[in-house]
Amino acid sequence: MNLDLFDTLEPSDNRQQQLAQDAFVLRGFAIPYVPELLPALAAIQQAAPFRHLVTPGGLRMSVALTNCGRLGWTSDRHGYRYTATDPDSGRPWPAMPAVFLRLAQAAAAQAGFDAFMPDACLVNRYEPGTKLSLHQDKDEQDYNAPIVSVSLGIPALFQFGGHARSDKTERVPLFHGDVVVWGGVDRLRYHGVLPLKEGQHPLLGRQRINFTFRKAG
DNA sequence: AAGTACCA
DNA sequence: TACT
Repeated sequence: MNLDLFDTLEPSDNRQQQLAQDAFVLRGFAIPYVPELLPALAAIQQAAPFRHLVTPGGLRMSVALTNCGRLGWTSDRHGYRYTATDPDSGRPWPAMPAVFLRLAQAAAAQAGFDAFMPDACLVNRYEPGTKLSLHQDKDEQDYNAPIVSVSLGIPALFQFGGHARSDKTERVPLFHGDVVVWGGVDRLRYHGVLPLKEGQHPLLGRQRINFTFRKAG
């Protein structure tokens, strides 16, 4: 018997879970959108393929990413920033599909953030073994808008920490269709994703796809 | 430093 | 904690 946290957890019937004052997990919230999300994702990655970026420290990120929307998050040796064009192609990032915007706005409203107007959607692709170290989202122009994070595919353990990197983190399992929304007093909390466990998802195979919606500009 | 190595 |  070798039961870890995942083995003991199922996609929850609790539709909404409060993580902190202004942070919520909306269980299965994205499920009704999935039939439209996946074809839209296929078009995005055709126009702007997933790629591995390098951090300002010069190290390769294990997670592969692309973007849609007016602005896209990128990183290189010189730092993190949002750009209007894909550095790999020189073309604008693919437009944000209407279904992406609808989902992001509905999730934000459900968590109490009205009139969310994201102009950036970072698309992260996790394969088993990949991770995203604890970090803050602080490359955006204003911190009033929340962050909306959509999970698809195989499950992950999300870490939600405090305002200092060394603060204790809460581990939250995220399953296909779950949406996490944080803003307000929790907007700058550290967060990350632990190394992905092996898995297979009926629609997405051996990967987890995450959409992170932000107001960057 | 959105990353890793190393230590206690 | 240190650090390219």
